[in-house]
Formats: sequence, C-alpha cells, structure tokens
Amino acid sequence: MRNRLKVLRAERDWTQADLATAVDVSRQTINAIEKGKFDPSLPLAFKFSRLFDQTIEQIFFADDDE
Amino acid sequence: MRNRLKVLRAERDWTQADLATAVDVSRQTINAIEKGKFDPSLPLAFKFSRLFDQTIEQIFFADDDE
DNA sequence: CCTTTAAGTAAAGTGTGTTTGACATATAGT
DNA sequence: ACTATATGTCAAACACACTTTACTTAAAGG
Repeated sequence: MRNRLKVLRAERDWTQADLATAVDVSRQTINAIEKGKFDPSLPLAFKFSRLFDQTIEQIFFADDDE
Repeated sequence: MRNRLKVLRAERDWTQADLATAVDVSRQTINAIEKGKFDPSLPLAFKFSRLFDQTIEQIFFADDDE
C-alpha cells in the first residue's frame, strides 16, 4: 500500500510528530507507514480518514504487489 | 468496528467459506471478523471493498467504543 | 561551529491479525 | 436416525502493528 500522508502533512505544514499526536500513535509509527514499512490497522486508517476528511481510498491505495 | 459482511454475503447467497476463498483468507478469519472478534488488516479491507464494489466506509463503520 | 528541529532507523517488547487443525452445534434433506 | 453443510469456537503458532528508548543524519539559523 502506498499513501498520501506526507503530502497531506505538507499541505498543513505538520511534522510527523504532529500527525502522530493527532491520531494518537508514536512518531515512529507515522514514519514507518510513510516509508511503507507496514500498513496501518483499519482503525488507524479510519482515524486518518476522519482527520483529513477524505475517504480511506483517497489516502491509501494499492501499489504493485497486491 | 462493525461491518456488513454477513448481509453482503446473504445478498449473494455466499457461505463464510465462499467469501474466505474469494478474499484468500481462512474461514475462521471471516467468522471472527463478522463476529467482531477483530478488525481486518487494511489490505484485507481493500479486498472486501473491491470484491463488493463498495468503499471501505460503506462496508465497515465505527461502533461505540472508538 | 554549535544548537535545534525534523526525519530515519534499530532493538526489544506487547498485542492483534491470521493460520491450521480440531471439535461442537444447528439446520435441512433423506 | 443419519448425513451433509454452515456456523461457532478454541488452542497453538506465526506474522505484523505499534510502543519505548535510543542513536544517527540532515537542514537551517544563530
């Protein structure tokens, strides 16, 4: 899965730490998701969705290998 | 998280095993998700979404405790 | 240079998602 | 009664999501 978190952050001038606080996870978790090390859980994906007011499909999308 | 998997299955007259095969997980996983024992991973949620041609938000939704 | 801030990364630990195998229960058809 | 099919559930095992602590790198400003 790829995602647009970095861009959505940049549009708001938020750091990874800011976003982490907003969705109540650690900064390292945000970093790992942005870098594609793992996918968020479904509940966390919903938190991003609500925070950015975009559907999950607008934020996350399949990359090549799925 | 609650979900509409049981209804979506019923509309198509699919068993839990049928759905499991369609999204390539075990029957027990479908059962556990339907019974609310745990949430699917995000990639699995995307598979349901594509299979039923509905957004993740149309299939899954927050219940009281989140 | 030095300091600060943001981002990247790693190890070790906890908890959850998912599997396999097995067994129990319910319903329906014969 | 018996059989078949669908569903529910449990335990053990493994993989992944996420945490904390800590160290590193890069950029920017004094």
